[in-house]
Amino acid sequence: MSDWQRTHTCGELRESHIGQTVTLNGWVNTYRSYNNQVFVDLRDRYGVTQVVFESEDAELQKLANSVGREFVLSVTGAVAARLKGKENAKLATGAVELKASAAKVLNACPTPPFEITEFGNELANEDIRLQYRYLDLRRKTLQDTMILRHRLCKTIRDTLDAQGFLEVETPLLGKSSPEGARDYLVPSRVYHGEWFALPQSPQLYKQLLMVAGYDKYFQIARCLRDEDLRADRQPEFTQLDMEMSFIEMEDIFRVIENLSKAIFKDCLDIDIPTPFRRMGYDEAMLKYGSDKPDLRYALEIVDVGAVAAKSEFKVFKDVLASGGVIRGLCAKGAADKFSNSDLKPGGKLSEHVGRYGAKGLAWMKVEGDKLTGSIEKFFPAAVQQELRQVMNAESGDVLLFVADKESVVCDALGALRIHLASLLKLYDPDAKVFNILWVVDFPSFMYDAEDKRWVANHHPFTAPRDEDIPHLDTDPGKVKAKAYDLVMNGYEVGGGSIRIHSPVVQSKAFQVLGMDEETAKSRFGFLLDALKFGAPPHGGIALGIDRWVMMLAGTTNIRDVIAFPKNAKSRDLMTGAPAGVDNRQLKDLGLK
RNA sequence: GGGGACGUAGCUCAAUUGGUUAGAGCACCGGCCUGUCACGCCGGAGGUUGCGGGUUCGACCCCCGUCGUCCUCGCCA
Repeated sequence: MSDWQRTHTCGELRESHIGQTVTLNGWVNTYRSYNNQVFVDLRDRYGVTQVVFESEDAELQKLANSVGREFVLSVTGAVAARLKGKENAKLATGAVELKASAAKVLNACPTPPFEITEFGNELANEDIRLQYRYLDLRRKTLQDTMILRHRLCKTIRDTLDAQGFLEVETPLLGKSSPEGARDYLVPSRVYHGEWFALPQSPQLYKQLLMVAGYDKYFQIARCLRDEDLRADRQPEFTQLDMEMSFIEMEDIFRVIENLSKAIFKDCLDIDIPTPFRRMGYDEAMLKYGSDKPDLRYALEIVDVGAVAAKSEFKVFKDVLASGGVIRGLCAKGAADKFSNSDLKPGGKLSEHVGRYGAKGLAWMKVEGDKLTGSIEKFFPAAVQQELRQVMNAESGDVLLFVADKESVVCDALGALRIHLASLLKLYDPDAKVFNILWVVDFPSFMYDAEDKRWVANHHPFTAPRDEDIPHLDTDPGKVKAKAYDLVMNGYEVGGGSIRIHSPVVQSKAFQVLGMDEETAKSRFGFLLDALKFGAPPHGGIALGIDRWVMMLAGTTNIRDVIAFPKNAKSRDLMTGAPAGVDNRQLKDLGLK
């Protein structure tokens, strides 16, 4: 061992080490200097230890005075108890300090472009932190998140291994399929004009593994989708991809609930209750305007169509006459929180619903036993009474309504519900509260009015509920799928389905989607062939690892849980990718 | 592709709403300090106000364009 190499980490020393001579390696976290006395807080990923330079050795003191923040040091010395009353309770190592007797600058560091400490939560702008990601990753919060992510993946591997699951890798270079998200494409050098596609998920491969008899499969797999980003979406992200044979939905639920229990226990030492609540898609859309409802707070949407029909309000009556719906939210005690100008057209609440295609936000306030507001006059007293009753409204509440076609009402009120919950502080975003549920009974197909065709809601291999199979021929809109989403605090953190393993049902599904035999064959021929060769009943699920870490770490930014993320415009600000390439490379690929 | 917010010192933010020398905290540099720990005190340096144009006697501020960052709608089977 070289004389500068560490014997302990910076998070390790305790009173039991007092008297030992040790060597620490680490970065200068902070630095406090006097004439002949220098305190350095030395940091590594295990913690921080205070080093004291107060030696008779002039060379050593000179070295100590010459270092700056983020210098990399090796320090050797005796572990000593701190002076009485000078212990630092904020440090795990705070009972002791290292009295330096020798030190070596392993590397110097220029003044960093931003401060790496987190005091006051005054972080530098994200773009500069992404540009110097390796510096930002030195922050304790990010290091803790990466450790959490590691723990999550380890728990997954251990738990699934113990249950007999096999981790199998599937190709990154595959075939493009026109369904779903936009593919990232990779040109073939050998076959000019032909392209690989990077996987949006290992979906097809995992089904092939079932055909091959690997009846309990999982993979922590990178997935790539060339779509626009969001705070919780990256072009490359990680899924726990799973598939099982000879199972039904209940088996998937049980495996995932037990896995979730293990994850919360190992990562946060929290016992979460199982089984998870289940909610039908229809109920989720009706009450929460979303297929991923945040149930940390109630604030349910109420359908008031029957009451509104008794009013004289032309806007409402017209919407009902044209087959639309009228639904509303009752914002408890919000009357004095929203001024009339907040509520009027162009105000901050109505603007919020406008984004989702709602033409307006109708409102009334409850004052004592009366309703007030510009549309109050269209509601006879008895109807007002009824409205208050169905919306469970009391004095001081604000009633908010959107009238439109159902999809617009769901989107608008679903978004307004989330917005109100945040404004009215209906939940504590920082509390370690986890509301988890299964959303089930998704429609198999959604009608695309523009293209005048049915499209698969999940994917074309999702099995219909057994009792709905007859509807495939007659009324595809009625068919519910054996599909399920796992929802946590309003985020979709998983989703999957039981797959079709019957060629007859599969070809009916393709028929509904308007895909003829030939098209289906050219797109998924290898899978359809495989399914013929003795495919077992099978199904699976994928959990969004990044979003799980977000939830566990308490962040809403996916970039906080990925070591080297892209920015919101899909650029890597550190490497500069994507970037141009040499003409030579293009020539090899037949692109020039 | 659309909408919104933002862009001022290395970093985080001010600048009395168009007024003359653009400030503060942190960081940095120098000095003082023998128990600090987000050390403290004194001093210093640091600016083409993202970039380009326009309006004006005068622009960080208003207008147009452009670039960048974040959020969002579309998109994400």
